[in-house]
Amino acid sequence: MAAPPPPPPAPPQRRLRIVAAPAACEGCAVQSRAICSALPPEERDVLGRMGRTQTLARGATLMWEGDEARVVANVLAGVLKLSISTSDGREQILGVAYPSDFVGRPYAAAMPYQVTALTDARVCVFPKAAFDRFAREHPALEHLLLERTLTDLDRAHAQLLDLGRKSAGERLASFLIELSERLVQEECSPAPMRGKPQPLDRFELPLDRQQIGDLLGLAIETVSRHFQKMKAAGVIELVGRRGIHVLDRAALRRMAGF
Amino acid sequence: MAAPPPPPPAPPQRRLRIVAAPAACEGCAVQSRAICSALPPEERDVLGRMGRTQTLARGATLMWEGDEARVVANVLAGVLKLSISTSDGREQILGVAYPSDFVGRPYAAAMPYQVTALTDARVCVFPKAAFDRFAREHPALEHLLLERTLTDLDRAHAQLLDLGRKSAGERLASFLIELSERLVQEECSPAPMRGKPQPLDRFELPLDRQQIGDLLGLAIETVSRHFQKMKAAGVIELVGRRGIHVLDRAALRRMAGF
DNA sequence: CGACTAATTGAGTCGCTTCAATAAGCGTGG
DNA sequence: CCACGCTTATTGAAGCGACTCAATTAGTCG
Repeated sequence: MAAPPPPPPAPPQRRLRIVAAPAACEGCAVQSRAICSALPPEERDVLGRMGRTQTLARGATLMWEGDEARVVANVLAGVLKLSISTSDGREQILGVAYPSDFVGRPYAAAMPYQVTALTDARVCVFPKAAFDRFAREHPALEHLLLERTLTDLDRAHAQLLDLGRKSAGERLASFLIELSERLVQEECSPAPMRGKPQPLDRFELPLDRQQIGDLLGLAIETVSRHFQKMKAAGVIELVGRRGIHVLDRAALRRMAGF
Repeated sequence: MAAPPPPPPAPPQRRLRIVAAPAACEGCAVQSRAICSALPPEERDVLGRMGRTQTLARGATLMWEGDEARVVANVLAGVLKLSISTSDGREQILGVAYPSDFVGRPYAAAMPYQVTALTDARVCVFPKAAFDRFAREHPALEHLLLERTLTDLDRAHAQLLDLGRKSAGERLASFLIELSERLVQEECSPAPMRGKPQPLDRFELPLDRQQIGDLLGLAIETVSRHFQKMKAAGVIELVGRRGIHVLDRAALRRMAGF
């Protein structure tokens, strides 16, 4: 499906802005949902003192694939993408990180993927060496990290099925369903939601068409064509460039092949 | 790429044979490499007493996708596949497990994937509830489990690039390289190898053509055609149905797009 | 209200799949 | 050891889905 070698221009990544400030955990917007929540307050503050808040402009890269892994981070605000590329520039987006998500690769020397801001973002960055040491000494933290990693693995597995065995239309439907279900938790930030996690019927795509293509292994035109097809079928409505309105969730599910 | 609905016959999985015996860790072929190695001998034996050895005939399924997750296991001998499927029967192989690998999904209620023996195999099975409890109380075990899960995630990410952005020929080349590098460690079982892990130039495929297709998201004919193409190019030699002889590893690497 | 960027739409091509035989492996029993 | 029969792999022909290239249209921001 992918054409062997479409030589790409060097990615025009913007440079990241560092607006560091001593991390204060009190008042942290994600303290109840980030991995830090595994720790008792005093321990959490010890970890917090190791970190610093950093601001990322849209398009800025926080970690580079193949680089020495120097840091790990919690996402405080905004949306980031994790991605890897072939040497000739084809890119695959591995996943998207939202506030309270953890990014980076503990216990490895090199970063296996790149982390880039899709929107302006804020992250809480920890030096990896210190974080690794701290984590090894705090089983509760490692446990939560393990749970998260297992969930990430489950998600990667689901995406493998999408990319390996599903058609473009099915991938797009899966993507919209997954997104609408995940965005709920991110929207009502600190508020513990009452009732079951109701998927959103109206939301904004954190990705543009090209990025959706990079996530689903499709060309931008294919993404566009299938969006139009869904719209024509009355399954979704397209609101401007980024807006999605799910009109018929059952049909969307059916299209996703579950 | 995948045709939307090729209705499949019910998978003719053979039933598994249970030849349980009280697990004795002493003499265990994988004790130095399995997750149990994270524990001191006494603790390891406590865990060992929770487990039982089970024999799987080729084709037998140890865990079913969607079923309640009742067990986790260490692979003692043989090769297993992890896979998920769409409701209409298209299958994606997520990965392959060798001796000393851990399979199963700790801390979740349902199995996210299916585990099936590709060859006759032996596994050391633990009741999941007891294993989860034990793991939570043994940080050293959880740490190793975390490291393994992170490695699995790295591998899944690499496969996402393969499926999303690489051509059939590139996927097949990646597959052969990965396999030849991973088999080394499995071959010289308990012996700590001297020197750097030299990839194997001659080896047997643990998968048939169909399974390679299910792993790489390709049709069986495509797998076959590209094998023939590589053979014609003098990059590999095909020895019977399962044998591979890598003649030009550099070329193979080049074909894989790294 | 422009001017730029992102998204859509159209036409044509190509790689992979599908369907259909044919050939090769491999285990079995004579 | 070889012939038989089943399974697995290979090869061929044809079709289709997704890709590429090329305009055109729609959004967004100054």
